[in-house]
Amino acid sequence: MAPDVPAIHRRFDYSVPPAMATAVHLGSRVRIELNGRRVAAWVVEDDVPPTPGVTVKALAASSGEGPPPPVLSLAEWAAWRWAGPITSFLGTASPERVVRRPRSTAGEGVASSSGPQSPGGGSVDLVSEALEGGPGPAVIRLAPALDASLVVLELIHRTGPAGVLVLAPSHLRASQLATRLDEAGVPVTLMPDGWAAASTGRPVVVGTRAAAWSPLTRLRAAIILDAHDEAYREERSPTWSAVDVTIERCRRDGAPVLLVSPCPPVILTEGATVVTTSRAVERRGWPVVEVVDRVGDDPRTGLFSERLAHALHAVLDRPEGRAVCILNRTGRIRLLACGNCGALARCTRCGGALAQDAAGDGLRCRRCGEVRPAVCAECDSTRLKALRVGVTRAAEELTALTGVVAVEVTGSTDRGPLSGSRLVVGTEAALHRMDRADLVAFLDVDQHLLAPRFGAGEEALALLARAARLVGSRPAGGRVLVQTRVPDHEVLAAAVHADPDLLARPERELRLTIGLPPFGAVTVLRGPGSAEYAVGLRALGSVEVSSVEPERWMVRAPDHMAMADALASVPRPTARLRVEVDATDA
DNA sequence: CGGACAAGCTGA
DNA sequence: CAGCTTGTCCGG
Repeated sequence: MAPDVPAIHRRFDYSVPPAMATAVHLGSRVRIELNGRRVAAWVVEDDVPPTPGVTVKALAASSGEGPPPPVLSLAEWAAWRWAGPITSFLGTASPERVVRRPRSTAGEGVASSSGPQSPGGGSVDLVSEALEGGPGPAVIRLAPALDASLVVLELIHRTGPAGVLVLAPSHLRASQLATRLDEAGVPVTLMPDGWAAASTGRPVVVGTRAAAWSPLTRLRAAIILDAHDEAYREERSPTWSAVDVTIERCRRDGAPVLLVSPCPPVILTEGATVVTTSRAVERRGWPVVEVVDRVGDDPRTGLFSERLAHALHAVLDRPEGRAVCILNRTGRIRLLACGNCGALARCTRCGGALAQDAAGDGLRCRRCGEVRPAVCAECDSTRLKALRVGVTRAAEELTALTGVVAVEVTGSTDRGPLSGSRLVVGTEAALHRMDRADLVAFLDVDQHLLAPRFGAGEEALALLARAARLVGSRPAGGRVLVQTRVPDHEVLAAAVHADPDLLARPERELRLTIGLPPFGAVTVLRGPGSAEYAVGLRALGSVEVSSVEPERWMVRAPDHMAMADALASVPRPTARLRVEVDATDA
C-alpha cells in the first residue's frame, strides 16, 4: 500500500480480508491503520511475499475504485520522470468521490459503435496526413481562428469513440467541446465528473490537464488542443506535463497522439510529424497584426501611440465595438531604453532584456548572465532610462483618452462577467476572461518578448495567438495591435506573416546552441535542502550542477532520462527542497 | 503526517 | 529531579 500522506514515501504490506477480496485489486483505494491512525492509501502491489519478522495487519476498509493497472504503471513512470511521490499522481488519477463498481468484463474496447459523419473539408487531409506519419506524436499546426473541433470530429470518425482521449487547456473549452461532440452524436464524457463513465472505456473522454490520468485501460487515440498551452503544465512540484503524460500513454498503447496548436513550440515539433494547412488557409486563420514601432518615441511619452489612439477610436465609435488593452505589470522585468535614440537595451548573445548590473556599473542579461558596458548599442549614448508602467495608470489614461470607462482586469481582480465592458485593460488574465473583441492591443509587448526566461518568445507568440482567437480571422476584420521598441523581433514577424516557422527556426537554433529542451534537460532546485542535494548530484558526474543563488541551483543533463536517473539516485535531504524538472525560468 | 520516546534545558 | 521543549525516528 502507498499511504496518501505526503510526507510518507514508504510502502507497507497489508492482508486483504476475504470480505474485501472482490472489491480490492491493483489501483484500488483503501483505508489502512498506520501507526495507530486510519489513513487513505492505494494498492500498488499484488501478491507480495511476506517480509520475515513483520506481522501484517488487515486492510481497514475498501474505498472504491482507483486508477486501473496501466495508469498505476504510468504513475510509476511519472514519479521517475518528474522526481516526485507517486501518490501525487495517483491522487490526480483517482475519482473525486468514491466510485464502487463490480469488476465488469463486458464492453472493453469492442463497442465499435460507428463514429460521427466526417466533417469533411480540410480536416480530413490534416488528420490522415498526421496519422500516416508513423509512430510518435504528430503536430497539426492550425491557425488560431480555425475550428479545431472539426479535427477532433474527423479523428473520432476514423477511430470510433472508444478509447479516445481529448484534452483542452481550460474547463470552459473542454465543456464546449464535449457539448459539440454530443451534438454530433458522439458518446462523450466530461472529466472529472465523468470518471466512472470514462472507466468503462466506451465514450470519448474530454477534459483538462488532469484528464491525462483518465481511467482508460487502453487508448485508441489522443488529441490535445492548444498543446502549447502552459495550462498543461503543473506549476507545483512535481511539475508534470499533461502533454508528456499523454504522449507516453499513447506510446505504451501504440496509439496515435495528435497535438493541435497555432504555434507549436520546438519541444513538440522536434522529431515529430508536423502537418499544416496551406499557406493561404493559415494566413486567413490569423487576423491582421499591426506592429507600431515606438523606437523613435521619447521613452517618457505615454503608453498610447497615435496609431493606437486612432485604432481605439475606430472600434469604440461603433456601438458594439470592444477593445482589450494588455499590459504586463506583474512581471518584475524592468526594461531599459536609450534616452537618446529610444532603442531597448538587449543582450547581444540571447536577445533578453538587460538590467543594471548590481555588482558593477555595466548591464547584465537577466536570462543568460552576459555582461556589457552601460552604453546604448545603437548610438553609444550613456543615457539609459527605465521604462515602468502599471495597469491602474493605464486605465486612467485610457478612460481620459477615449471617453469610455476602462475596466481593469488582472489575475487578482474578481471574476465577474466582462460581457458588458467595451473597453478592458489588464494583464494577460484579461485575454482569458473575454470571449470576443474587435481589437486587442498590447501596450508594451516587449515585456513579453524579452522576459527573463527561456521560451519567452514562444510564450509571447502563444499570447498573440490567443489575442488572434479573440478578434477572429482576417476576413472577419479582427485586428491585433502591438506597440514595441523591437519591431524586427521574430515573434512579431511570425504573427504578422501568420507563419510560426519564422520564430520556430531561430528558436530551435538557440535551443540547440545552449542545450535547452528538446536538446537537453534542465531542473531547478530551490529551498534550504537544495545545496545538499545539489552536491550529491554533482558527485554523480552525469549531470552538470551550478549555483544560481544560495538556495537555488540549476541541474543540466543531456536528456530527460539521464536527468530522471540522476535525480532518483541521490537521497533527498531532510531539509525542505523543491525539485522543478523541465523548469523554464533559470 | 503525527505519536513515541530520548536527550537537553530550567527552576527550586 | 520533575516538568517541559526540541529533535529524531518510524509506521506493515
